[in-house]
This record gives sequence, structure tokens and C-alpha cells, in this order.
Amino acid sequence: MTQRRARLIDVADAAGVSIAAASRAMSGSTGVSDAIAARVRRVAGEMGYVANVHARTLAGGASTTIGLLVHEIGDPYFTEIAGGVLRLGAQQGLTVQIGHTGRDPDAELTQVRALVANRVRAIVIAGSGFVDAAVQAPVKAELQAFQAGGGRVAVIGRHHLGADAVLPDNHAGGRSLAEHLLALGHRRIAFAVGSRALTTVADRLAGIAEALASAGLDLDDLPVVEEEFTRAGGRRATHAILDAHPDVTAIAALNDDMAIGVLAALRARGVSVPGEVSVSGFDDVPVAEYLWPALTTVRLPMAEMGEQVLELALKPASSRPRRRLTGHSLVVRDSTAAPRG
Amino acid sequence: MTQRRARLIDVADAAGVSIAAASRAMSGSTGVSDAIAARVRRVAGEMGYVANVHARTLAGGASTTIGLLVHEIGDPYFTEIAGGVLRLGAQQGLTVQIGHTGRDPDAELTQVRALVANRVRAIVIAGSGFVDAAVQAPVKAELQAFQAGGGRVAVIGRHHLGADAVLPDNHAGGRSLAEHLLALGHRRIAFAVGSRALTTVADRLAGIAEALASAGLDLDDLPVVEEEFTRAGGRRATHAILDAHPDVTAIAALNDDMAIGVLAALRARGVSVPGEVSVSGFDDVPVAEYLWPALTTVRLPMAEMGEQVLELALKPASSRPRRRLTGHSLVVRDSTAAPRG
DNA sequence: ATCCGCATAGAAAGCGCTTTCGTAAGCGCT
DNA sequence: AGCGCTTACGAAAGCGCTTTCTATGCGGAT
Repeated sequence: MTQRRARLIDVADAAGVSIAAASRAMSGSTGVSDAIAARVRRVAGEMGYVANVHARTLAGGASTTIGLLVHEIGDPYFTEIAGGVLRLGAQQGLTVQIGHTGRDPDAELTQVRALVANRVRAIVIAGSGFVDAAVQAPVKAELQAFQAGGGRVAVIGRHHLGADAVLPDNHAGGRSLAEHLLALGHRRIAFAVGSRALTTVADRLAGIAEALASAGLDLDDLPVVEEEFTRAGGRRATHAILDAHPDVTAIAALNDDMAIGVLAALRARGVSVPGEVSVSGFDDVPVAEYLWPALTTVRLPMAEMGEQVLELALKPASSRPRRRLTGHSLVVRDSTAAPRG
Repeated sequence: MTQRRARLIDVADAAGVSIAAASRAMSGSTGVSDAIAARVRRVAGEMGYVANVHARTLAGGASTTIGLLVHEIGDPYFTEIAGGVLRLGAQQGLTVQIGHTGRDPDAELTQVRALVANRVRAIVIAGSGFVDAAVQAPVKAELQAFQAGGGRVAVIGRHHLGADAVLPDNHAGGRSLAEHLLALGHRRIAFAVGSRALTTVADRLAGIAEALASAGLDLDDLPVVEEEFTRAGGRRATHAILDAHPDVTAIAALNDDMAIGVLAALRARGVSVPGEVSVSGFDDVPVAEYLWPALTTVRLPMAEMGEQVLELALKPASSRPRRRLTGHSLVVRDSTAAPRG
């Protein structure tokens, strides 16, 4: 029969002290004798008292929850990042609220508003921004208002939000990946990419273009198929590529999820990897090394990025946005090899 | 220049109405003329007003956030479930707070307390319980107090918590999996399992034992290797199994993550699948069909389970805990075949 | 014209906490 | 004994909302 939860005043009464003393005892601040503090805590424990965060926050305590926005939790890239945030957050006694944005600026705005409404201590956004700055202007404005009100914001992989950022070097990663394929001797390379409206895709592609140019190739002459940034997208892209260009010797997917789809599609068509076609990914999601063939990819330390972005979010604001560059490394496994003579 | 956020009273003043009218206008309740409601909303929009959830909840509004506890977000089983909860939650305008329990009853208790402190509308717990009921008694008590106070609780795969539950039939799933292997002709089957302290493992194993018994076999005579419920655990379990029992014709992993590790370990040892050894998983995580060979497994509709558990959590409490049985189905792919003559 | 009822507006009382602020008590000094 | 100092404690003022409760104005019915 839905009876009321014990409140601080109930605890105070039961312990025979004022509510002020009880508050101090529970929050561990000074101004209470050890004897009273102990008594209050004991009584609180017996009564099953759990402080009301809403009341606490309202009364002036700093919020202890942080908001995390990801494009899609099912994408292993975001899963890993979320894991990092969750782990470090729990360790610091923080609560985390997660929202999905689905790579949709409108949904993103809605989610940001929800976090603002909850007066979270910090908002962390993971996931590519949009090449078209206009599209994310409303979000940016909302975030700025949030910061003006004392909130903190930190992002992963977004340069244009005027917030502290953890930045993977997508450009350099793309370059070293392309260099690897070129060094193996590949020239007819196809690309399975996510929406080019995403900065992540644009940046990786730019790095690739740079490497290609050094080898006298032009990215514009090569097949670049834009698809969903998912396994299914990778599968579809592969069929599109092979139907139009049966002579490619390598397919570079711009994230591992797509690469998994590429691998499956090639298998379905009876194309051997890396015998007939080499395949590469990007991110190095945990499952990449378990695939067959084990995936050559560019490693991004996703879980660590999650921890770092939370660290940034917890630091007091600085006058200029901080940026933390993330190391990346080419991980050569079994899915790439020299093209057949 | 951390300036203060606009409050409801600021909006009310700017619109020239009382704070009560402004409140009604913003929350869409009756008692305001359309003209005033429209004006207030316009002014609020201009001022960038976002209601303070803490104040709103404190004042008596129902909480709009729900808490979700998973063992480990990185485990695709939980990722999928979380995705389902997140999607349906967003659709209903709910906010979700996620916590990690790491299969540790103490951490679980801490996380439950945090959710209680946040006075969430409902607590959703996904993930296996413990065979030893004593170990989760404190959590159960806390949840009961939460429910007594009007909170809602719904769980996935836990029968012993006295809450509404979505229940995959692990027993039947285990049975049909074992029947499949037996039907193919396998007799020397090894099992790579997670901690047997988990009810999920115990239930699946019980179903398997039942099928084996029907075929005149005793599970106790077969190798059952207990390891971490992860890819790495599956890998280690495989080596342990093969070192001690080189003659097994099938390895059944009790979740897909372990199966992925089994596949990789077999490949590393040069054992062909399913030629020399058949491999099966459990759950049917999204990547299962993309593996090579594509994994035979028992499908659990994880995302749907996430939605269902949220649905249960949103319904008013009933006198007796509701249970929603989840369908499962054996998905036969390429990783199982008849043992070599 | 008078009265009743309804819809709309505002005043004010909290929701459960934290935190000044004021007071009382205890201490070591001179 | 008297002084100032520190420390322990409680009263009370909010934090920003929702929600009674009360007051006002209007229409229609008499």
C-alpha cells in the first residue's frame, strides 16, 4: 500500500536531532559531532532512508548526473565509448543518463533539451557532427546557453561545437590506411562509406584522398559508395561496388561495422578475402580481431576516449575549449594482402 | 559569465501573467485561455526557457526518467536490450539512466540505490540473477521498498525478484539446442559456459541436461568448462576443452559472445568448423549471422525484450507480478553439421 | 434586472532538501 | 572570574516548480 518513503525529517526526528544536523550528517559535511553523525547514519540505515536527489539538487547541491548522447548504442563504436563513460562515471559516484540521436539533428536537439531540463552536471556528446554547420546550429546554441548557465559540455569527434573535445585524427587515420593499401600494390580501390554529410566520413575520406594523391591517384576516379553506416549498409555497398566494378582489388569500409557487412557479402559472392579482394575497416571494434579473416583496420581507443571525454567534462570550464587528440594506429591483420599478380 | 537560466517566474513576468498560469501553459494542462497559453509558450521559447525537472518532480509531478541496469553494456546481448529500451523510451518522452552492475551483487545494490535516490519512475533490470538467492536479498529488499513507495520495477530474465518480468525460456532454448546437436549425431559434446552461479547458465544447462537424458546421455559425463561470459572466455574455454578432450565433435557455448571466441580459437588451432567440430551459440546477437561460419544459435528477440520490459514497467502495478514469456527459436546456420563419419 | 454556474486568473502552500545565520556551549587564556 | 575564540546545533529561508484554494468575470436562465 504505497506508503511514503522516509524523509530526512523523519530520520532527524527518529534520531532526536534537527533536520539541519541530519542533513550535515548524511552529506558528510562538517558541523556535526561524530557521535550525532554516527547516530543519524545508523537510524537512516535502519529506516531505509535514501536522499531525494531532486530535492538535493534543487536546494543547491551540484547535480551528480551526467548526460551522454550517442548516435546509436547498438553501433559497437558507441557501445565502447558508453562503456568507458559508464565505468569511470560509476567509479566517481556519478549517474549517467543516455540518449539516442540516431544521427538526426532534430532528435539531437530534443535529447539535449531533455538533459538541460534535468540540469545535468555535464553533457557529453559522442558521434560525428555534420559537415553542414547550419544543421547543428540550434544544438550549438542550446549547448552554449547550457554552458553559460554553468553546465559543462564535452564532445568526441566534433570540432565545431565550441566545447572541450576528444578528437580522433580521422584524417591521419584515413591517410595511413590508404597508404597501407597502396603499399601493398592496390590501385583499384573502392570505398564503402557512411553519409558524407558526417564530418567523420568527410575527414577520413580527405585523409585517404591525400594519400591517393601522393600516389598519383584521384579519389574522384574511384568508386565511393555511400550507404548506411551499418553491417547491412556494408553488405549493400559491396554488391553495388562489385556489380559496377568487378575489377576492384580492395574495398575499404569507413567503419568496422560496414566492413563486417563487406566481408559477409564477399563470402556470399564467393570472393575470397584477401585472395581476390582485400578488405579494411576503421575503429577496431572488439569483434574485429575475431572475424574471419581478422580485420585490418585503424584502431581508435574507444573506451579510453569515453573516459577521457568524461574527464574533460568533469574539469572546471576553461576560457578556451580544450582539445585532446587521440592516438590511432593501423592494425594490420589478415584481411588485406597484395593484390593478385 | 555563468548567468542564470530563465525560471518559470521570469517567463511569467515577461508574459505578464501569474506563475500559476505560466505553469499551466507550459505543462499543457487546462485552466488557461488559449491566448495566454500561446503567449506564454512563445515568450518561453524566446527566452530559451527549459523547465527544471528537479523542481517539477519535487513539486509533485511524476518522474519522467526510468532507470536501466545491465551487467555490461559492451556485451551485445545487453546492448540490444538497452537499444530497445532507449528507442521506446525516447518515443514516450522518457529519459533513461543506465548503470553497470558487472554481474556483481554489491555493485547492483549501489546502482539500485542511485536510481532510488533519483526517484525514477521505474527500475528496469536486465541480466541474469544469481542461483544463490541470499546474494541478491539486499537488492530485493531495496526494490520492494521502492515498489512500496509507488515505484515500478520490471526485470528481464529474473524470476526471483518479485517483480514484473520478461522471461526468455532458457530451459527450453537449451533443450532445443541440445536436441539439434543430438539429431545431427553428436555425442561427444563439450560446453563453454559462464559462471554457474548465474541462473541463466543454470537454466540453459538444465534444459540441455534434459535433452541429453532423453538420448541416454548424462551431462555430468561431458566436459563443461566454466569461464568468463565473453569472447576471451570462449577462447580460453576452447583451449581447455581441446587440450583435455581432443575427440569432441561439438562445442556448445552458452552465449554468442563466447561462441565467437570458440570460433576464433578453433581457427587458431587449425580445426575446421563445422567439418571437424560443430559450434553453437545462444542469443543470436546481430553479428552472429555475419560470422564465418555463420553461427547456429538460439534466437532471443533482445531488442523486443527491451521494449516489452519497458512496457511492463510503465503499466500500473498489479497485485501479482506479471510474467511475459519470450519466444525463442533455434536458428540453424553454418557452424553446425553432422560429425565426421 | 437578478441569480447561479462555469471558466479563468492569481495567491499561497508546500515538495524535501541545503545552507546561511544566529545562538549556546565549551575551551584556553589572562 | 572574565574574555574571546572555536565548534555544535537549530530555526528558517529559500531552490523552482505544481496544485489546491479562492476570487473574479462572464454567460445564460429565471
